[in-house]
Amino acid sequence: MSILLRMIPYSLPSSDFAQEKHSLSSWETAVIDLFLNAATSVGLPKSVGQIYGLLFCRDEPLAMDEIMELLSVSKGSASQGLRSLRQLGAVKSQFLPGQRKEHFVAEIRLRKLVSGFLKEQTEPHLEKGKARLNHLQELVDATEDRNSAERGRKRTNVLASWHRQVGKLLPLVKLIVGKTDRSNKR
Amino acid sequence: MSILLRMIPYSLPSSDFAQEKHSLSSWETAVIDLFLNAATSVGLPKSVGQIYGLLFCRDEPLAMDEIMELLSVSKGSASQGLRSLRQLGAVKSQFLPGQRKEHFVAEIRLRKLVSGFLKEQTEPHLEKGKARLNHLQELVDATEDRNSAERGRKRTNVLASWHRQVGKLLPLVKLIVGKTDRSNKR
DNA sequence: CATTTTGTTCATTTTTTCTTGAACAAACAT
DNA sequence: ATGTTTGTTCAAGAAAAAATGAACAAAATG
Repeated sequence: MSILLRMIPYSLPSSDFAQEKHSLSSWETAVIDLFLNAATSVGLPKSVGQIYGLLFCRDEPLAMDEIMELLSVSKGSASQGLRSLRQLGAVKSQFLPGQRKEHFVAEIRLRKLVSGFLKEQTEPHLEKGKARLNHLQELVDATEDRNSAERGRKRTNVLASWHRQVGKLLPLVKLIVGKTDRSNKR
Repeated sequence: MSILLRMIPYSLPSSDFAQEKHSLSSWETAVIDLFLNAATSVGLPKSVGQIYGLLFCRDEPLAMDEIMELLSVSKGSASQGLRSLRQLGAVKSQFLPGQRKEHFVAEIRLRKLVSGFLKEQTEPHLEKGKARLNHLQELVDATEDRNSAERGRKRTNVLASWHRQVGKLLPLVKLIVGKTDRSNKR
């Protein structure tokens, strides 16, 4: 078996000879650009959007060097971008038999994408928010001026209420997107 | 009446003599910093967060020059920041009798803040998304390669489905935040 | 174990975004 | 009208964020 595998050169992939592995079709370019915009609009670097967009277009898993070439991005961007995407749960790496390189595919279930994004990007903020509220409480309790302290108490209460409401909202968002997501069975 | 008003110097406000109009208490600084962080985390400039934070702390409407001084930000930042906040529905200007300058107060109903943010920051993206989907459809229809075209069709469908789902989600978010927002009667 | 392949890290450069302040405009007052 | 107050705009500078690529590490190969 190892002999057999060794006989297949890496540069001549067996079955997908007609596959456009080294160029993007025009609709793919458009999709990549769409994700580029979507990414920056939610505060992610554009390379992250591009990489996801490319993988979203393709059926076959891609290796990092293919991504670099197709998108003309640097090694560093590709590596870091893929790391971010993995953390968000937006790409998975898939092992191809006989291939050394790691290959990547896009997660296309909206529910997974949304919940990954929320978990990575907003839950940490909520956590820090809780800490900040406590700190705030202390500062208010330590204020001399009675009027200011009273005002501070009111505002702290408002913030605490907001915090609770947003905390309740996030699980609901996941739930709702999940409910209507037809593709959430593997 | 004009005589009466002219007799009250601007620099000596009548009732609020003990008010710390020209300095921030420590809890206020903390709140401002909290909003600074919140703002940047949703992609708004930090000055916008600071300005909102300051107004959030105060009961009395503030004029632009007071904001500039308390936060040590430039005229330009103050002006543009207030414009953004107005567009988001996060501050309202309030006219004070006998005062020339425009004064500002913060909107503190979460429902209003969220819906303003969604309307200004995400609805436009959804709109553009619709246009992009149409463009994409054309590109796919124009692709020669049958395999690529077929793949393009599948992906376009996925994107269309996502678009629908997010479209349904946004109104629900507003609704949910509204439902539980105790402060949404004026 | 020397070599090649693959992937990560991080200092530097590039790009993008934000802030500043001076020039301008509009409204008001005298 | 003339000067003053108030607010906006925008070119230039400052700051922040992202991309690059060379140096490094880790793993597999022969």
